Amino acid sequence: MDQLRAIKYFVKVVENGSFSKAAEFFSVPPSSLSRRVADLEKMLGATLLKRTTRAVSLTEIGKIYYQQVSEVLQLLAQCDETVKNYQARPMGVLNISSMVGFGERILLPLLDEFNRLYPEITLNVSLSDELSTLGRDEVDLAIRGGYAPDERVIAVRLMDNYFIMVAAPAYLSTFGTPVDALELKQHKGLYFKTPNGPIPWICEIQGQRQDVSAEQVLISNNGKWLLDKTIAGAGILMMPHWVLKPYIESGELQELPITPPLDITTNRTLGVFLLYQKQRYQVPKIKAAVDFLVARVKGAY
Amino acid sequence: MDQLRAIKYFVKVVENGSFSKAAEFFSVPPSSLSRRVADLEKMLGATLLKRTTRAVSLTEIGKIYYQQVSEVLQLLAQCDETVKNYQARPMGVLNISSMVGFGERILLPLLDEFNRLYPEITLNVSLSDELSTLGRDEVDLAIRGGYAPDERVIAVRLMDNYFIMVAAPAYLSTFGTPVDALELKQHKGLYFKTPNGPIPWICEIQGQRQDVSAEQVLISNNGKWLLDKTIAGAGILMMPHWVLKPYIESGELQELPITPPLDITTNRTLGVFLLYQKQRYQVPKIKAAVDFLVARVKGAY
DNA sequence: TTTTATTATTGTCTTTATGACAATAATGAT
DNA sequence: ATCATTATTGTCATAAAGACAATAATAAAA
Repeated sequence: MDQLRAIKYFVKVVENGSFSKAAEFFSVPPSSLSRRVADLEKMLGATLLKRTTRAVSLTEIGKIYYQQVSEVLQLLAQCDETVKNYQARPMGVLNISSMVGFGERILLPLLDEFNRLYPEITLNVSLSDELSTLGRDEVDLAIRGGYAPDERVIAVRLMDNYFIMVAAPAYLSTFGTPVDALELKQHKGLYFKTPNGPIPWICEIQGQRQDVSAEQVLISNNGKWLLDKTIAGAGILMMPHWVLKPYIESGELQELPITPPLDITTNRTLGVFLLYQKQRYQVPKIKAAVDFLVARVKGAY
Repeated sequence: MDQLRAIKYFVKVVENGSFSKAAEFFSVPPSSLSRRVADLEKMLGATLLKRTTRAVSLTEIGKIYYQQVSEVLQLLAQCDETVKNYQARPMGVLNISSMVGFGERILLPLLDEFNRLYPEITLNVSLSDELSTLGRDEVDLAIRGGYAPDERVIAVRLMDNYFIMVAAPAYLSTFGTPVDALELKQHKGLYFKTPNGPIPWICEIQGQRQDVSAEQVLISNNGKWLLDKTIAGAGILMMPHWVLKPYIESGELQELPITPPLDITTNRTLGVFLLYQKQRYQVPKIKAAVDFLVARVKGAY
């Protein structure tokens, strides 16, 4: 009996509360997990799980065993990783999670060069704006617009992330160019749908914070679509400067210097951060990727 | 790949310095260990062992991995044992190592009853006079005439172990009955071969320790043979009282009260001890065996 | 220096353990 | 009462491990 495999199955069943869900993780049918866990229970001479066809829960001794072997699995994974990162050569699967906009525009184009430099690293890149933590097994590096302070996580500021407002020349010819913040209310606005909803346009007028958001003509989490519509003259758009910079330089969009400026456009603390676990920096593939991204992105945008 | 099995093979190879010796432990051919360890090295992407056909040694990273996974194996064994001894019912294999004389005459006859009381315990009994420690995986209980003090080991004094001298009536009729210790030198002696060699006959005469050993006509580590020869009149024998008691009661042998008495016969600190690891007493099979042997032996001889 | 005995590895085949698939039984939701 | 989902079990196929023998390397002995 492969006890280690059985224990891994057992632990995953407990964490998911389900043989079926755990089986998905291992890409095997639930019957495989059922059998291996049963083998484990037989070897130990104890019942670890209480099961109906609808629910799985731990027995008293199962709780104890689960806690203990979880620690063993973690320890063993660390042993293996110690050996693996003892290598000089970066190798293996590198899991990167990046917010969508940054991924599409900046990260992915860089990764061709990274692949050439490190052919033995297999890249597994997920683009998502969902808030996630590095604690999950499957993420080695995360790139996010913010982060929760955590002493175990290093947050490297890759670049600034301040916002600016733009509109197409055609739009401005038709509807006029807003200069005063209060004028924005008479205009049309396109809004990016963040995990926290569309960002309202707030500024301080005569000592009072005021919402001067334009009429919401479009809301979407698809940045490219919003951009296309803005270029087509649908309205005013506020987005990070590094997204809009190429279109301003090409003349397709025009930056709007608003007075007084919106709060978010004056917030210079916002940034794009590269997140990874401090203790894993010594892992060759992690170090290679961190050093590469810092060298290519930090200071370049 | 069964990583746990591979790690166990690896650890045992390191501990034995040899694939062949380690293979004996697992009762598989060395090729099995060779393959599994090679699998492990491949999975880790590192060479753990340096091997010639004559010697095996650890690489630098192999030393690190060995130390780490040894701890993992121990932790896992403890996890398993926690579950196993959570049972109310004593079960599983119980390994007992006893000195030969005690085993044959006292222990083995008792174990029939023990088997009836605890049918789910499988007894694995080794009789040996070799000095051994409880640290070895395979010994749960040891019965010895002495022990090295160890805070982790409990030593229960099962009974006294003082020595007496005996001879057959036929021998005494022919050669006379020795009363004075110095007379022993003119007699014939049979000696048990302990791990430290035959025990010399020492006593204190006029303030001086003197060896009054009789002529060595027979030396063996086979107690029964020595007894048979003594009963047949071959000479004088000194052995533990509990060995000789039945023969004295039957009249086949006669106790010899020597003056001054030999040092070893006056040493009342000697005993037969039941040794086990303190923390394992809660394991049901260990507790059942300890309680049983103490109840049956302590005070009965 | 040569020969020998022992040990680790590798080739090849057999056995055992695990997974794959389907059927069954149980159960919580509808 | 019915249905959909999940865990278990029967059965078969596949993969992994061991068994056995041959080979190569090496340290010890002659």
